Amino acid sequence: MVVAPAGHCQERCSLLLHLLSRSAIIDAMTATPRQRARAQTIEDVKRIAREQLAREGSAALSLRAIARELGIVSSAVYRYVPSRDELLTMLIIDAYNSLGDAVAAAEAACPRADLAGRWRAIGVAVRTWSVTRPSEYALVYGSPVPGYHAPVERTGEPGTRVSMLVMALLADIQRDRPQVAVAGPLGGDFAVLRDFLGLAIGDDLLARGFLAFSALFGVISFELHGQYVGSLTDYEAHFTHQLDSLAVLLGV
Amino acid sequence: MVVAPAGHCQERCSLLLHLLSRSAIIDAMTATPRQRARAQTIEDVKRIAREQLAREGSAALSLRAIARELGIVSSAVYRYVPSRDELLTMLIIDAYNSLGDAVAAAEAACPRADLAGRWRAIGVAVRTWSVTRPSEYALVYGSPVPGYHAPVERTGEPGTRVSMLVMALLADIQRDRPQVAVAGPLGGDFAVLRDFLGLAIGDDLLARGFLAFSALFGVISFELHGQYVGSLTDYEAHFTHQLDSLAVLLGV
DNA sequence: TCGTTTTAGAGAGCACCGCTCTCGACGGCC
DNA sequence: GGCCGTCGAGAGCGGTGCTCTCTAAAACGA
Repeated sequence: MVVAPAGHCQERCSLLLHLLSRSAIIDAMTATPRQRARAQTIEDVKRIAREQLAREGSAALSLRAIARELGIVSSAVYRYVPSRDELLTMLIIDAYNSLGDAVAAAEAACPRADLAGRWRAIGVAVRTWSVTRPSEYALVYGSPVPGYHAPVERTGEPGTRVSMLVMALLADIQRDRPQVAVAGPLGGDFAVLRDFLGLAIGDDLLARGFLAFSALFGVISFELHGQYVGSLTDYEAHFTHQLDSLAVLLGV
Repeated sequence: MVVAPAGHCQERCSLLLHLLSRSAIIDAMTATPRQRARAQTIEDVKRIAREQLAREGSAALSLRAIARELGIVSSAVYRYVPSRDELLTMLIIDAYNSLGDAVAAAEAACPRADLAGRWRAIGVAVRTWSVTRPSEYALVYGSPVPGYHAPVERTGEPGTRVSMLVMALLADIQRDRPQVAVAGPLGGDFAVLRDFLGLAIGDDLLARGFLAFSALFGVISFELHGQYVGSLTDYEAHFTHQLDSLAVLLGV
């Protein structure tokens, strides 16, 4: 749950931006044909990379194979992508934004007053996105691909969009119930975090929020990484049940 | 939480076996000097592989680099390890067993009647093992290394040792409180699981156990993969707090 | 319209990787 | 002491990421 250096307004702006496709933005802003073709080729590289990722996993992602599939010699692909690691970083950022878009849209469709519905919408949207794109989920929530961790200064903001939605939900939950302060070693972290977010969330609820958030992705990770194989068969039912348990934990 | 095809007795036997080092077993059983040297070299290969894993991550694990470090030519290492994937599988099995040993030892040190203490011991042992061996944690609980998933028929049993300890704990918890049945889509999976384990654990408690287990690893994964960077600083305090929250969820 | 500049792509090449094959040599075993 | 199994060396195959240089074409400015 990385905290974004952005407030609500910026959050909404970036959401609107991401609803448009990236190439459409470039088309509108700069019209030179070369730049359009270049942006299109970069999109092609990323699309083929995502297909390779889904087929064979992150370690098998090969710029030479992408070049072959593009009908280009291997060195030419470096005109569009600086390096393999940089391509992975781009894919990670795209994946974070794709997840953020999906979750934000699902959550926005709920009435603001329906706190339980918003939590459930967030959870279901995260899982739906994850099971339909397991390779991209592994990219962002699995172990860092080669031993390199994506540069946090670039993946940070897109990586916080889901957690920001949860934080806003926590603030709305807090309004409906009395403040309960927990005295403990977490007080310091949580006070800083509360000031930073500008949201009124008590320590107890904040801790519950972190647990619910972590458990949400823990259940999905176990499902996708095969940790439930042999003991569960109906993953969706299990997930829904646990999501409701976490709603109880959050008090909605 | 994969279920092992083994009962309690086998569980205990394999535990005892793993308490001895692998090479010690081979020394005792077959004394021919060649086999001893061979076993020692295999151990060396795995040790260097673990060091490389910790230094540069799983993708950078290279048999040629291992050979260089061992002072032999690259092809010679194939006398001891069939392939890179096979080496990874061996490391995964070792990691599962190492974690299983650590957690079992910590849990066994608690009085049987101290249910909360046993849960806490399991959780703390898992986290302690994980933060001291982040690369091995990523190997088994991160995304599958290259796109290849470890063969479940070989990693299955060692991978269940922690979950079996949790299951035994759940059964002990169940004895202290009334059976509460949940009617739901999980009933089928849980009934099969209960029959298989031979443990009396109600559906409700079983579901809570799965959630606590998943959340435990979810929190650790987020900590190790940098998902808390920017919002938490005292990871250990946070983990301990959430572990206690999960104890409440389990009713201990 | 024409010359200049920018840019995409080709090709060769370097160092590394996993893995396979053959061959010589050394050490344990009868 | 001779035999045979094993171990290590070496060459080699196809693959990878990445860099360099060069050519040709496209876009741009006068």
